[in-house]
Amino acid sequence: MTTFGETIKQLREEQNLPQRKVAAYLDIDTSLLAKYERNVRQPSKELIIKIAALFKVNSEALISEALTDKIAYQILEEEADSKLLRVAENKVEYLKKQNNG
Amino acid sequence: MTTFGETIKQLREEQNLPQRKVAAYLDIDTSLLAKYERNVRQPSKELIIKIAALFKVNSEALISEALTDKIAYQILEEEADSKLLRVAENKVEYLKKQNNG
DNA sequence: TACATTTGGACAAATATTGACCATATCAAA
DNA sequence: TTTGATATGGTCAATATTTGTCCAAATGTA
Repeated sequence: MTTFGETIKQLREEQNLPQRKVAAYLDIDTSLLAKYERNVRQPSKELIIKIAALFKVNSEALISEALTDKIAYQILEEEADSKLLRVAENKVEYLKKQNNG
Repeated sequence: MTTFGETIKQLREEQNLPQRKVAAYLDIDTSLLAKYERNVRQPSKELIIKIAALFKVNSEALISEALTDKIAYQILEEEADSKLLRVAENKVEYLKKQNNG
């Protein structure tokens, strides 16, 4: 299990690149990249796609990882029970049906 | 399975109260209450507690229902697979351990 | 030490969300 | 069908949240 930040940090280190280089490629400040790597900030979908392209990984997977991060942090923030996510899963299906039928 | 909005609407109708009365008690506009009932707006935690008190239901349960709603809508919004919520659940536990250990 | 890399904090800018207001729609009884 | 009450919808300013920049401080490394 890894977070979005850990993932992109790992990808960067596999290539032996400093934040400076990756940040330059992405056209952002190094301190911002550092924040992404520690999940202090969440990059836009567009930037995630750029990151995926840079490291040649599947962009959808990276987007999903960012989304699961975001939701996990919400649960932590609210100090809620993670089992609520099972309720949420059922609710998604319920709402889908409601929208269609 | 019910959404937060459906729940509070149901509670209101069980008491045969018009939105006008409930909104007055909560000190909000009726159109705002109508939006809560259709999940067009999300009430603050403070207001949820007021609502729980009014209908004499457990406020934590109502807060949880609002949270699962919010997450479910996020998944729908992103057109993501609801199974991602299982990943998120694991991630919560992972992050908890990371914060402690 | 000197230099590169990474992190932290404060704050303005950009985004997103909410609530108020008012018009319109729906409904029920007379 | 009119009347009056109830509920919904749309717009927009106010509020709240999130982001990105800037710069300082810390960490690492030769």
